[in-house]
Amino acid sequence: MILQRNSIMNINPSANPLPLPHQPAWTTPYSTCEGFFATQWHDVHPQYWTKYQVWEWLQQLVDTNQLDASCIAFQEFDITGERLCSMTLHDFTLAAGEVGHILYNSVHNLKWHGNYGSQVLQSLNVVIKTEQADHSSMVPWKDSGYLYETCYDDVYDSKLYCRNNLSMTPNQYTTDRSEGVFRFLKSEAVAQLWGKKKNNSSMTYEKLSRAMRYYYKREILERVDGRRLVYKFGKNARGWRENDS
DNA sequence: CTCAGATTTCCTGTTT
DNA sequence: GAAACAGGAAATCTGA
Repeated sequence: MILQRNSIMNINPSANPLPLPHQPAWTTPYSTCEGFFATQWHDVHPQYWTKYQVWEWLQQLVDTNQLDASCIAFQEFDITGERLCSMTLHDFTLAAGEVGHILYNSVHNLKWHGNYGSQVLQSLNVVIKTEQADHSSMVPWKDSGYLYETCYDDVYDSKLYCRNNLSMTPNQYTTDRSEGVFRFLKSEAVAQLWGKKKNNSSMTYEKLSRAMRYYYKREILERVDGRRLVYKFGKNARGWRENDS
């Protein structure tokens, strides 16, 4: 298993394939002009969120509330904030099952009671804990990550494969992500994607994780102790940084 | 074909 | 108890 790029995976069967090979390594599917680097979702009224900011919001909501990601149809949230704000409780329930009301309430609170930039956790319906109230003590993997449903294409870039099926850390984008920390949200789904790439339908997360553990010795990955499904690229990993060519 | 390295498979035991 | 983690051992794959 070598983490490298050369091909592409379409993360959403209903969407256009991601625009590689013109896209630089590990870039967001949404350009900076859409606000990815300029502003974070909690600084903007949800009506004006980009698709990426919708994802950021969803990721953090899942993490902070420890929602069951497996019941959320993430492709249903490949939408802008305008569309998100127009969704009814019924829409959310269809898209996210029993956690739909949590998503709905979050959007509702942000729409009507949002105090962008300061009251984020309250608007997320978070049960406030010391760790969450104190951003300075937030551990990197805790915040959020990219959340996608499993979907396939014939070929895919393993860098994008990782990016789109692992969790990176948008809220601390410039620190943790730049350090190569990532987390699996759906371990078995990632394993199935890996098996798909290797034409091995019997791949499991147990096997995938064994291969990944061999990477520790080669320093392609570094251990991240005490954090389940969290990995970090090591000094011998190539091609995962934004500015890698 | 051979070989070495990478990956997969299976396993036991431990940790969360 | 389930899921994840750790790592040994052997089998299998792959490319030079």
